[in-house]
Amino acid sequence: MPSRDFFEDVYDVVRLIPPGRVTSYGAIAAYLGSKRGARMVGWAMNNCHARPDVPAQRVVNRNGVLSGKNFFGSPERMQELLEAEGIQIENDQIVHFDRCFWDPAVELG
DNA sequence: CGGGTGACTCGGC
DNA sequence: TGCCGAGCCACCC
Repeated sequence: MPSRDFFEDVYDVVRLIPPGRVTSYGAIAAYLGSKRGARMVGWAMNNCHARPDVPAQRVVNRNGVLSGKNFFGSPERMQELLEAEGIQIENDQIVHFDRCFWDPAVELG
């Protein structure tokens, strides 16, 4: 059930990510039907500044690296937000990423 | 209307 | 084992 905009679809999924969990751009893209649309998801997140209720910190790349940390208020903001949710981060990378991973295709469908 | 862009991903060397 | 190149699609200028 696609929304009016691709962006809103992305935001809807991101908002459903439980605290303490994370997912990847590719996982969201795959859930929305665009297997190779990870870049679009990332770009949608670039506009997340217009959506304060979107926990963008819970979206990382497939390696669990905080690739988008530089787009937050400060480069350390993303890590702080994730650590506040109980996620361990080391060298800009999520520890036990596979354990915290939240796949929308599995959890939602 | 066409081209450039991007917080990605995969496959090949 | 790690880097490089190509594919991908929606949006802005």
